[in-house]
Amino acid sequence: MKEVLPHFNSTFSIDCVLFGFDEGELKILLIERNEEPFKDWWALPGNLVAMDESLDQSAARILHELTSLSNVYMEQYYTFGDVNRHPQGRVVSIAYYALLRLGGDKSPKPLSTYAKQAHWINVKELPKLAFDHQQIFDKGLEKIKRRIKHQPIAFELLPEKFTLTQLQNVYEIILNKKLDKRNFRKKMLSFGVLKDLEEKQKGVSFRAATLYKFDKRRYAKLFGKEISF
Amino acid sequence: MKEVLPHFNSTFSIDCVLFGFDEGELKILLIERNEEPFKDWWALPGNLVAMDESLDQSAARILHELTSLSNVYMEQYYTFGDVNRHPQGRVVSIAYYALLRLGGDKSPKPLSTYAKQAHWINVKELPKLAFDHQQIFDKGLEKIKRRIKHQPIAFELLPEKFTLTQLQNVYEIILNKKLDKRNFRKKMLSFGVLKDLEEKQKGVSFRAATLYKFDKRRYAKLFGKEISF
DNA sequence: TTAACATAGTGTATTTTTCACACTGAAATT
DNA sequence: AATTTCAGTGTGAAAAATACACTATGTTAA
Repeated sequence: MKEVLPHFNSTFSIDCVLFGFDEGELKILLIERNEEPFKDWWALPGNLVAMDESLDQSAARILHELTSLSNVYMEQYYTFGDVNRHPQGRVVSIAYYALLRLGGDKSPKPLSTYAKQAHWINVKELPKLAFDHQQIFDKGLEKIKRRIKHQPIAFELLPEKFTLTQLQNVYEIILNKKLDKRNFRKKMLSFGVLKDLEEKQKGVSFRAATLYKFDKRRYAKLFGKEISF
Repeated sequence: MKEVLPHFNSTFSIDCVLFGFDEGELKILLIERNEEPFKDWWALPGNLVAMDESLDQSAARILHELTSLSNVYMEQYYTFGDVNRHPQGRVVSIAYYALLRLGGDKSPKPLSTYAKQAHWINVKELPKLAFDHQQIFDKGLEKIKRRIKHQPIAFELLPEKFTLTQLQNVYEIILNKKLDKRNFRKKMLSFGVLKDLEEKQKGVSFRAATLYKFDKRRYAKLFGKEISF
């Protein structure tokens, strides 16, 4: 039987794909490992699950350690358990993705021992990843592609106040295709879950667009009805 | 720290919701436990994952031990990891569902030690379940409800040759609503993934219906296009 | 043999949704 | 005042979804 990892009496871990949206780019947070195995490789942030924390708590902790953020939209999406996915033992990893608003100085924390650095990296320019993390990322991206079609998750990537163009941008980048502006607006507004803030964008060097916010109350009242793109 | 279970050096398990369809009813396989904790309770079939098997293999093994079946449609759908979900220690459980064709003598095997008996039970008449198995079942049912709308999984619950009425039945029971016969047939046939076998149902005491089979080749050629109900 | 029964199988009209498509308007910059 | 940049808007055509009820065929039992 294989050697079990030290430190925790536990053989399962969490890996997180932290998605962030900034200036029209979809990025994820990667760390550069400072420990074997895969020392100096880029990897998804992750950690062993402590004995006294639930999976959700563990994922939230990892996110918090890196970004100091709490109350972020996170979702468990798959568990990876191939026998040899970790070279030092049997580690089953439960994958989560998170969606968060970048911009401003949401830079990740300096990391003590287990990573040299952490950076937001455009999903179109990912380096080679440690372990089976490429596979974990792929499945996570696929997941949000499916989910954005039916669930109001795009708003999690935007600031509270956003323009319709920014919203369309999120859809276009995640779905990886151009959408028609008029049709997008018509459909999006028809769901009745956006609140017109009667307020304009600021600091742009052209005509300012109207700001909207996502109205959770109204969304909750839709019940069965589904958003669909 | 809590005591870890004996027998396996592993603290994760698989639980399976085995769905079967028979005579218009959706059923799952439940076992009556023969061991503490929850001795004499009904539970989902499950087991600890061995160190040398992947999660998928483990799920397939559990299914096989109960039904002698292999090559069944199974899918991992969620991992349950609350700290206290198992009274004797920290056990994270990865949930799978399977879809299989009942009818004939697909009765579950006699079980040696860990269960007294196993039965197919209508999902509308479930007893109280051990552990957090009600929650695991609920999420599994929810999952196939979503999935049947876009993926060709209904066929997994039917014999190879089936009538359109039987197929409609599967949809109605899983989606839990009546569908219009003419619209259902029109739409289903329009996907072009059913092969008319030019053959009639046998042994019925009324006009026999045409038999169809699901044509995987044609489905594969649809690529992006999605089935949608 | 025929009447009763049970389910198979079929078409159309209406409404709703999707899709394709291009210009004018407002604000800022030079 | 001219230029630039993006905001914002409507219509017609095609496709898809929905609502709806009768005839056809085979079996069974009188």
